[in-house]
Amino acid sequence: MPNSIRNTNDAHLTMQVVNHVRALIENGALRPGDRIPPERDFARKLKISRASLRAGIGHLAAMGVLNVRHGVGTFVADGPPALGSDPLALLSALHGFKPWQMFEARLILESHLAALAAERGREEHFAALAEEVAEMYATFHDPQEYLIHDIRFHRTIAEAAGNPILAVLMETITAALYDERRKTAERSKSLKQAAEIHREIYRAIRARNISEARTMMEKHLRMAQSAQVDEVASKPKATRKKSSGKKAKAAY
Amino acid sequence: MPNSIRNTNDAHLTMQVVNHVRALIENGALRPGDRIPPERDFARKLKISRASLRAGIGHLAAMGVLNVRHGVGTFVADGPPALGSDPLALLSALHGFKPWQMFEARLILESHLAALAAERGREEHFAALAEEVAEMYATFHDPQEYLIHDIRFHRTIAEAAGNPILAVLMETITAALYDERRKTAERSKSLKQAAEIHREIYRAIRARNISEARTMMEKHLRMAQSAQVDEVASKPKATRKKSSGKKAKAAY
DNA sequence: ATGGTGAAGGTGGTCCGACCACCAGCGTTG
DNA sequence: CAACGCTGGTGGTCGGACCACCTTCACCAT
Repeated sequence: MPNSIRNTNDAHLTMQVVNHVRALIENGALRPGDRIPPERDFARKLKISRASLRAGIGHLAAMGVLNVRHGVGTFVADGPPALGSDPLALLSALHGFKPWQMFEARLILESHLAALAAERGREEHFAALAEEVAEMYATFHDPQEYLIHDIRFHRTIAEAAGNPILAVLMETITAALYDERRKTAERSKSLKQAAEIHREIYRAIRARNISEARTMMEKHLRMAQSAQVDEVASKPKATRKKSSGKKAKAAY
Repeated sequence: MPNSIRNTNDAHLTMQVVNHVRALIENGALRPGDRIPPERDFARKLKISRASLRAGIGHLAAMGVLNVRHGVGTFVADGPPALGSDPLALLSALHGFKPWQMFEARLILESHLAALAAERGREEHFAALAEEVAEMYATFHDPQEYLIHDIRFHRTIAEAAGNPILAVLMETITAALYDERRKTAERSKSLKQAAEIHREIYRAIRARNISEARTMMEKHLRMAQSAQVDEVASKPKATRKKSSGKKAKAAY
C-alpha cells in the first residue's frame, strides 16, 4: 500500500472542525486577528459536542493557526507567520537531530534570505535593519537585550526577502535553536564582534550586493555556530533498558 | 513588550502532557514506533482527567509526533520525519502564500538537497534512485502511479543528503504543493520529459557532480512549475462583506 | 468629579461517567 | 481447514457540571 502523501489520520469530527475553519479562512470569512464564536455556540452550530469542537480547536492551536486565550476567546493567529516552535523541537528529540544539522539548515535558509533581501528589499526594510544594528551596538553588554535585536534583525531580513514561506521555515528552525541558546548567556566579547558582522550584512543588503550579502550571512552564522558549539558534549545518551522480553512496567 | 520568541500558550495540563511525553522521548523511554499506555491508564498515572490527556495527545498528534489509531492504540511516529502537511496548507490560506513563493522555497531546498546528496550520498541511495527512475519510465502513462515514484525519488535524495531537518522542511512544502497537484492529472507527454530529467539528476548525483546535480534539479523544478502554473488564475479572491459597523452575524 | 473596588457575566479549562465505534484475537462452527 | 462471530481492549463522542480567568461596569469612598 503505497500511501502517497500522508495518512492524515485523526477522527472524523476533529477533522471536520479543522476543515470547517480552514474553509472559513480560505473564503475570507475569517481573517487574522478575528475571533471565532464561543465554544458553546460554535459547537451547537456545528451540531457536535463541545469536547469534539475543542479537539479540533486544539489541533488548529497546535499548528499555530488559532490562538486561545483563557477567559477571553479564541482568535485566528495574526502575528508574523509562524509554525509553532515546539514541533521541530519535538521531532528533534524524536529523530535525534544533530546540532550541526540545525545549523546547516539555518545556514542555507538565511543565506538565501539575505540574498533575496538584497535583491528585493525596500527602503523601509533597510531603515528597520539599520535601527536594529544600532540597537545591537548599544546593548552588546546585555546579552538578554541584545538577543531581542538579533532576532529582530534576522526577522526583518526574512521579511525583506519577500517570501513568507521561507520566513516561516527560518523561524521554525531558529526557534528550536534558541531554546538551547537562551540558557547560555553569551560573552559580550563575541557579541560586539557579531554586531560588526551584522552591520556588514546590512551594508551589503542596502547596497544590493547579492553575493556579498549571502557571503556575509554565511560567515556570521558559521561564527555563531562555533561560538555555541562548546556547550554540547554533555548530552547524556538516551539509554533504554533493553526490555528483557517481559513487561518492563516503565515509569510513565 | 518584546516577546522574544513565541508566546507558547495553551493550558496547564495540556502543556504538562506535551512536556511529559517530550521528556519520555528525550530520555529514551519512548522511541519511534513505541506505543503509549491506554488513555485511561495514562490519565490515571498522570493524575489528570482523560479529557485533558486527550487534549495533550491531540496537540502531539497535530504536530505529527504521535500517531493515533482508533481501536488500536497511540504510537510514537516512526516513518520519515515529517511535520504534518496541513499546517503549512493552513498558514498558506491564512497569510495568502502565493504559488510562486512555494516553488521558490522548494527550489532552494531541493537544489541544496541534490547538491548535498551528490556530496554525501552512498551506494545504497544511488541504487534506490536508479530504481525509482526506472519505475518512472515504466509508468509515465499512469500519472497516479508515476507520482508515487516521483515523490519517492525526491524523498530518497533528501535522505541521501544526510540532513533530516532539511528533509522535513522539504516534505512540508511538497505536501502542501501536492494538495493542488493531485487534482490535476498530468499529461503523460510532460511526464516522459520529466523522467528524462530525473535520470539526469540521478546521473549527476551518482557522479558526485555537485554543481551539476544542483543545476539539473533547478531546471527540473522550474519546468514543473511552469507546467503547473496554468491551472491557477481561477482562484476567487477572498471577498468579505465589509461589516457595516454592526454585528454581521456571519454564517459560521 | 475622581479613583478604587468588587460583583457579574462571559469565555475557556477541567472533570466525570457513560456510551459508541473500531480493531485484533480466538474460539466456535460448518 | 476455513469462515464466522463473539469478546475484550482501545480510541471517539457525548452532555452537563463545575472551576479559573478576564473584562466590564456599577457602586462607593475619597
